[in-house]
Amino acid sequence: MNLLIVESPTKARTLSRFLGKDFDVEATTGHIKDLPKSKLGIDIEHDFKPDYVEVPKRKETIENLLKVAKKASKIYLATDPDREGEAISFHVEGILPKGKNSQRIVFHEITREAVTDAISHPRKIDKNLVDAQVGRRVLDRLVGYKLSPLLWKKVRRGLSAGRVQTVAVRLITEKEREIEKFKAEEYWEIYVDVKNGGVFTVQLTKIDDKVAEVKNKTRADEILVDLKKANYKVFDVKNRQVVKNPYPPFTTSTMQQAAARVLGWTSKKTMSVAQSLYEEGLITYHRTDSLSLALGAVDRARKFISKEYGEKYLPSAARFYKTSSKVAQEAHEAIRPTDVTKTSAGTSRYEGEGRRLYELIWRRFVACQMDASIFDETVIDVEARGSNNYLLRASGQIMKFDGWRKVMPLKLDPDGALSLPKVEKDEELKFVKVDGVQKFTQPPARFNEASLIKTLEKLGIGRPSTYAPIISVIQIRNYVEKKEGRFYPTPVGVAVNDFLIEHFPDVFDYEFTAKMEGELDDVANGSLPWVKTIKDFYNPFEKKLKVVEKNSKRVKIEVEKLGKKCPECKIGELVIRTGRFGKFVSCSRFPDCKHTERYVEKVGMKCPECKKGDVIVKKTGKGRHFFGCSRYPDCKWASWRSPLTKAGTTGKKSFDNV
DNA sequence: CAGTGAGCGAGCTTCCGCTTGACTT
Repeated sequence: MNLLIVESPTKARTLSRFLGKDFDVEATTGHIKDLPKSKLGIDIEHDFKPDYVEVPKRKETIENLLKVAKKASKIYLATDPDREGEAISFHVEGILPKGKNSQRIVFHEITREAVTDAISHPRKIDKNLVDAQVGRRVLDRLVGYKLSPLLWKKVRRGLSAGRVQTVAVRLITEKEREIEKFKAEEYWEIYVDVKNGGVFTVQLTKIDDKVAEVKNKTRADEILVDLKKANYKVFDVKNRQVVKNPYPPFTTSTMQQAAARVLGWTSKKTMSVAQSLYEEGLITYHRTDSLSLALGAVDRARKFISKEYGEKYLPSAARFYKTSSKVAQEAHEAIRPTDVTKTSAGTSRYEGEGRRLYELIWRRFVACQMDASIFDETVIDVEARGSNNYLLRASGQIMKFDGWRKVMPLKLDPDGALSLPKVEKDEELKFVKVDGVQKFTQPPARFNEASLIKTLEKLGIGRPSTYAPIISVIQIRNYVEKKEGRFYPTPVGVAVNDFLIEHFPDVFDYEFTAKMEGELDDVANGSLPWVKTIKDFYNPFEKKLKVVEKNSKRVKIEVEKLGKKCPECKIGELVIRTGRFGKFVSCSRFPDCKHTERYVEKVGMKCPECKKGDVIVKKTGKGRHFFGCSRYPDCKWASWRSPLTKAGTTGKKSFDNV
């Protein structure tokens, strides 16, 4: 009997169908060894020797692996073909009985050909790649387990800092500062309706060959008066064809962004539904940064497109996509349906929701192998001669061939505002009317889950398997809160951020992870020992740590004043503070006055049980939202789901679990 | 899930990345 070991149990099941009776396929379900949770687990004095121990939760998995390994004649370590996967194989090798030989194999797609080819090309474990994982792991542990206790001492117990989470909070905090600093500026847009046969609208772009800047009403009025009596003619007409290629297939990050935009889902929700689609064999693996596609899948997609939509929707050659990300590990394929002919599918756990996500994935994949859509673009420049010489412009696009838009339809303006009448150069135009529209420059938008993930990915920070957990942890720590889908930093978040950025600017620099990855690449190709990368980082870091520990004062967390006197001491003022369990109200004179009140966020309806109290939003110690009655403990009604939504639906008012 | 902040100082909190937990009320 041959034994083949992978990471994912679902993958194990699929492979065991390919490989037949001679193969026993087992899964590690992720890492089986890691640093211990309750202590640092790094011997700093002795070249940072890490203490990798068996993961307590994987005790049964490890016992099972050992059991089947004893019976196996050949053992193939087939964990994912990346840094973490290499480490997992190394750890499996480490638990095998002495004298048991094993071989490392890798494949990037779950097809029979890829796997059988891999089996015929085994190799040894790549110790350099394992070392790169060790370097990554040790660095993250040092940053996290050295700085978090510093925060407990200097800010508050239970807080945390990390290479990834702290940067996420930093992004949100700095965005808020940009918004605070932002001053809206007035400007005016000026539109003229002109007529040849049909009426169309042109917008003022230039005045006497300079970009038109209209900053206030006085200036706008001057121009309006002048434009009313000006003479209009067509200055130039440009027609060109615009070819729009489809989007690449989904990765974890782009799938989460699309599901947020189109379905309004959180990353966590998307991943949960994707997991069930994956487990039921409907899609390929859902934690990936790769854009590559199995050749067979592309072939089947091309056949499907040609049969279903016709030859003219099929490009002459298959489309292949390459990731632009330098940190991508490309251990898997892009996310795609496993069977392109299945145009819709739900799962037993997520019937409707599974269907919606599946269709999103299906469309994106089919579109990515279809022909470009083609637009006729028209740009009309109109000249107006008054006291000054004005240039005005209209541009429009008309879809000539839908191409991949066949499966991802473009929602046009309902009145078809994109189309323009036919005009010719030098043709005179009649003035119809002129309008000035007052506008103000807009502050930058706060991050939502999608834009935060997109930004982190661009910076190379975090991995497909961690995007959703990052979003969770910064909320559980009460560093940020989400209101109407947008992230706001809390006073605790701001305090922690400013403290860390002041004292450890280099660790939380946006470039830090990119630099780390560069060095880990050198470790992986054998040109740099991992211990050196850690030493170079740790020596100055430790010095700074000691200085800050000794010299810096405890950080004060801003409070929000409610403008009411404390009912107990009648001297202090009520303020909102953020504690371990979220917001609460207390007296500004704490610890002299210990008065506290609950911070109440009303949903806007009465308690369904006692009908007297209000339904309020509450938070568990682990950051999960739930709904309860304001009369607690007199009324013990509580629910995970908002009573505003009907049973069995997930309405907007119901919180997706953080 | 019914708490929170400071300090007293018992014991404890914490990282990132890989993978599914299980009834979720």
